[in-house]
Amino acid sequence: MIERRDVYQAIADPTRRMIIQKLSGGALNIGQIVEDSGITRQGIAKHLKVLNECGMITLTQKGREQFCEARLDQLDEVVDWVNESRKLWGQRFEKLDKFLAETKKL
Amino acid sequence: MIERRDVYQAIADPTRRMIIQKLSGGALNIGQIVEDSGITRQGIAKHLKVLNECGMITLTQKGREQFCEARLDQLDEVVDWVNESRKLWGQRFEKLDKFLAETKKL
DNA sequence: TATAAGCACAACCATTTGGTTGTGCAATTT
DNA sequence: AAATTGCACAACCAAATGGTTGTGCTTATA
Repeated sequence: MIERRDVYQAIADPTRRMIIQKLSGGALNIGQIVEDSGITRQGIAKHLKVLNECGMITLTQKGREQFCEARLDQLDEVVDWVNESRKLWGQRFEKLDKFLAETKKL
Repeated sequence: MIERRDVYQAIADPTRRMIIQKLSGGALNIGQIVEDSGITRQGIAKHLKVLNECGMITLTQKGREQFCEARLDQLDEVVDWVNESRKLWGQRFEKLDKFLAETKKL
């Protein structure tokens, strides 16, 4: 298996999506993210490591606290991919139509 | 580990994204999907099983051939989630601003 | 009727994933 | 100075992932 570290991997896990949403409201330290998450601090820390490796968050040390900030720019890539797929889907009969039109002419 | 079968899981793998894009152009059988994929038929078949379980494709048997069609509607959920995150991100200073305004009044 | 095409099913494999507990260090608070 | 807070690091675990090969069945084609 290959370890993939991209946006798609980042948002594939529901816990990580929860973290991203929490951080979208503003920077938080680990303890604040853990609150009401139902997961241990260490579990959250692992997800933060993944999110960091995926480039979805920025970490800043401040005394003994570590602050996490969301970096949402890469989400554009996902939306672009979705739009591309939908575009192809919308055009999927055009090739056939064109072919049929050409055939009719002959 | 828990087996997750949703859109996010479906699009997390690059091979599955490739399959979705191919199918966005129109229905194909397995052999056509395998072409130039660099993966064995059985490998592709596994991905198709996942995509089917995620509700991202529809399978139709026709003689000895199995046709796969993309079902892109669930991609809306992803875009909605991204937009929600971006919205929160845009509003992230509003709460602070409001608080400061209130404080000033006193 | 042979042969080939298209596919399903099973077994196998190494690696990743998503969690846990346990230990210990550095920075604050009391 | 002592206790607490916040975190990092390591080890462990079962299950999932993403691939492979091998076998055999059914449906077309030559």
